[in-house]
Amino acid sequence: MTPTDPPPTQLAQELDLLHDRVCRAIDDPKRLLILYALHERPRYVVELAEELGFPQPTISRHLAALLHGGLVTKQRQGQTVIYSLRDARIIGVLDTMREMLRDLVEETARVTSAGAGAEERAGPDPGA
Amino acid sequence: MTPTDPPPTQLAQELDLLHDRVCRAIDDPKRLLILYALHERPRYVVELAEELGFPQPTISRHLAALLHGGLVTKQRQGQTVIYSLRDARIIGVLDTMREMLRDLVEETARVTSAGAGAEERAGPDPGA
DNA sequence: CTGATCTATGCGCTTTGACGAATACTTCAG
DNA sequence: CTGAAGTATTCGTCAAAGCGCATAGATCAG
Repeated sequence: MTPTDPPPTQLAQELDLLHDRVCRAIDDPKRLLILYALHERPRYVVELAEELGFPQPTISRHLAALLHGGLVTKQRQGQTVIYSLRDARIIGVLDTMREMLRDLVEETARVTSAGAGAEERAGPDPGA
Repeated sequence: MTPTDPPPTQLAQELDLLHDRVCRAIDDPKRLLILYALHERPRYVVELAEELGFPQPTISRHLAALLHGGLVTKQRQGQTVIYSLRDARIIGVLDTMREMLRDLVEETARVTSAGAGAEERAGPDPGA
């Protein structure tokens, strides 16, 4: 049944943790938006809610998720709570992903317009 | 960049797409494992299923998700289908995240052991 | 203390996504 | 054609996650 070896590798465990913290944290468009907003400058909850156009409870919950992932930092200041980007590397990560996506769409377009053949490389619907 | 304005921004749209493709693709521990396996060398479905210890349909489904995200490539070879990492940058991205997580845990440990004070910076349960 | 402001949380609802099991599809050998 | 090996997909089920709404909690002015 298990010719090689079962998953409970050390890598598997680390990736489990990575998923639970970081991957889940960035798996939401609104949270990505929040991260980029905080990259400009720290903000408090209502500020984010107004600028992004989402209700305050929604923002609070998303911030909680980002906090859980260690991507942002809290800091009370009077009645407001200032959230800041904790580790700017996450922006670099996201920017790299955006580049990858950009390149992917480019190449897909190239292949698509050329001899329309097999679609072995995913299909970015030009929809949105 | 557009510091402050309603959501339907161009950035928001791009992040929507980024989320739908890449973020979702990496939002699963098994898929992370698959990506690292494919980083070693291309493999076919059953190979991955046996090495990782998951049923073949599960692997196929996850591969479909990765394909949708443009992270892997398909290539039929007889009756088998070889999957390869399409863009190695994703590994760099994941490794960066792992580093961030490592640093986070470190600092958290430092702060925790020191004067146990506020917990504004997420809480990596040392559990696992 | 009281009210105002800002933030977090509880609840019910709905959607999404992963899984196991079974099965259809594809390709090739004979 | 027939069977076998490899892969993809369908179906039903279940748990997780986001949202709106209302509300509880925290903080400060007066």
